[in-house]
Amino acid sequence: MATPKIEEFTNEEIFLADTAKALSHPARIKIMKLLSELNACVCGELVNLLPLAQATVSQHLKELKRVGLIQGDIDGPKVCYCVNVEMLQKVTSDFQNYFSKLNKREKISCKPKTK
Amino acid sequence: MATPKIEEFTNEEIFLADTAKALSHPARIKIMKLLSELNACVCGELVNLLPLAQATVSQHLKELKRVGLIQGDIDGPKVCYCVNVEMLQKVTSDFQNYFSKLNKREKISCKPKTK
DNA sequence: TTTCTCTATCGTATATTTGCGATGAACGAT
DNA sequence: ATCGTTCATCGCAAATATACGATAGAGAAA
Repeated sequence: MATPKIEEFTNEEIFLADTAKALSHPARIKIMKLLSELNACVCGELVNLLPLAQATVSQHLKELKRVGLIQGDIDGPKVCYCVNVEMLQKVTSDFQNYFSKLNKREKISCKPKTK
Repeated sequence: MATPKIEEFTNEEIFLADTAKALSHPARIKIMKLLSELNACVCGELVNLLPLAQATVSQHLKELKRVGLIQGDIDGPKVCYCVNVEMLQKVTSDFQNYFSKLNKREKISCKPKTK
């Protein structure tokens, strides 16, 4: 089974994991960066800026759209993609919160013989 | 091919994507949280705290260890896991930096007819 | 209408991920 | 030396992810 038993995890855990999954490929990390720098970008332009075929880029865009990090707006025959500001802010603050909690406790470390 | 053409991406993009991949499962999100809260944790205890079999938990721990987010130290027959503070701090600041750059530009949004 | 461009989706191939039972290795205890 | 505990790894099955060529559909342009 590749299906995780998500029913045992909290919504927050699932949300963070799902968002991390959307960012778990260099192409998608780069797409977010490009869309931010260019403010918005037509799909075909992204294809030129990435070492991937058009069909593959389209799939990566779909994954980012799935979690709401970007949105695509039809502009004639083209599609103009841009960052979804609200979602990006939510993701930013949720991860900031997650990491800051993780960073709180660690003072004592394990014993030295690392496996 | 499931192999991304990573040779075309920067080391930073690959690092962020790889770290996100390590956090792209609710169990691993939760393991980080548990290790932080408990300061350290024997593997068997994590198995009790997660809805997964021992073999599966061990695999998730391996993935987190792969990217250096945790370390496991042998304690007799048991293994004590804990957060790798240095790596966690690096990851935290790298993601903070990434997100803050993404948040800079978005003022103008796309046209309204979302696809 | 016909043609061209642009992009999403389909179909396919391959690789990876997820999960778990079973096994083995390491260690402490008896 | 033997047994029990703990955990990593193996082996397998099923689901996902990645990549791309081919195709379809929507619109612009002729």
